Amino acid sequence: MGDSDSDSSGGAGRPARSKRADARRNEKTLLDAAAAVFVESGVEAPVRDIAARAGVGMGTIYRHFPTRADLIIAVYRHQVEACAEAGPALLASSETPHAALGRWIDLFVDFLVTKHGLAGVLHSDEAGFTTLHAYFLDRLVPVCARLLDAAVEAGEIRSDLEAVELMRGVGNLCIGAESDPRYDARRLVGVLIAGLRLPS
Amino acid sequence: MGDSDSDSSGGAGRPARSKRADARRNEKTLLDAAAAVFVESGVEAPVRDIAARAGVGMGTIYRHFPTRADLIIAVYRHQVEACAEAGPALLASSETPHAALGRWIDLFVDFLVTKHGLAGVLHSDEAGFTTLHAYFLDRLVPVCARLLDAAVEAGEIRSDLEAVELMRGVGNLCIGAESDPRYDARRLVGVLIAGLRLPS
DNA sequence: CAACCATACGGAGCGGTGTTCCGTTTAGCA
DNA sequence: TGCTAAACGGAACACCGCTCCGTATGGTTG
Repeated sequence: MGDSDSDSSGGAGRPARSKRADARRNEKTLLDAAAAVFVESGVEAPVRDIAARAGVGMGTIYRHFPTRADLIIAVYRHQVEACAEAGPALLASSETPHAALGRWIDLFVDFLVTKHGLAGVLHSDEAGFTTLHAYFLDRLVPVCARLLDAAVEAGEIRSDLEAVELMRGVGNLCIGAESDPRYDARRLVGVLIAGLRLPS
Repeated sequence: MGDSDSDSSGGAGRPARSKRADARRNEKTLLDAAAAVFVESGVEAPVRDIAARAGVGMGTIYRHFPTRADLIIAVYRHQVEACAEAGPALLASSETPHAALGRWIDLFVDFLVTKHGLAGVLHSDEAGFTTLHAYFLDRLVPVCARLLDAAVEAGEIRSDLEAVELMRGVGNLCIGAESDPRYDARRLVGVLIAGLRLPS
């Protein structure tokens, strides 16, 4: 399932060269084109547009990325990874676990709301997007869970909420945030996180 | 714009009979068929399915309900109306405004999560759904605003959140709730409402 | 009762999108 | 240089929303 890492190692020998040179070039081209189109027209842009932008045919795009989810994952993998890695760091550097949780969620929200339509597509259970959903969950839920646990142990927040549920809720709150200036997802997420606090 | 009330008056003379008998029959048939299909396949079911279920052609359905939004509104109008009317009643009968707000939101959430995909379509800015969005907002936001104001005046909650924003957030939290048993929208909405409270 | 026509109906057809399939091209190797 | 597996391109198919227009019919009028 999608190991489209660009393997841009400067290191020693190439282990098991599998792809042809033009294929790799096209993959890179497609990634760039997709990123550009996603910014311009959102992640739901027609596949044809991306293919056209990259100057390749339909077949090529589908061979490299069988589903749109694979393409989206490949484009944003770095940022998701960065977000995941920021979790432990925040936990270590913040005053309280709840503060760390808040900051980490802010990071996640910032990522989501700046990707046109990504939040909206995240939950969509259309065939293929399950992969996307699963990737985000696999990568980020454990991080969230650690922050959550820490806050629970510190007695700061209620303990009856799973990380999956929280992540899902935050993701949902971000839907449509970029297309409506009257809706401030960040603030609402803030309210949600505040709602986790135990009455002291 | 869509006065599809069934005018089922038992009263005196018929004021300006406008539609042909078969047209009215079809409208009723379509409403029933749509309701049934919505339950079975969600509100995003293909228009053709609804037409087929009702035993009419595509033209007929589009003449009666120019956009899918009109159809959805017509099907759920009664329930939305009931929800809207429950607002003031709850405010009068509950101990505190915040409690009333919570209960009213619960009503709204119950309505949303039992309609397959309705929440998801509510925010969709595809052409036509603006009407749906507008209807829900027009009808429910004022009710929410009154509850919110009352709670603010009572000093129970923060005052920097608009009713539109809250409604939108709650609606978003309900997206996909019906298709995933691991996600309890009601609980998350509860957390959100709890987050409104001022630290006391 | 018959003729008429505005109203309503039905569904073929158009435009757009996702996805597949296969004939053609080409990179990489001997 | 010649060969073959890998990769490419885009035509073609399936599905969906929506429109348009020829046909059928309810209701009214003479």
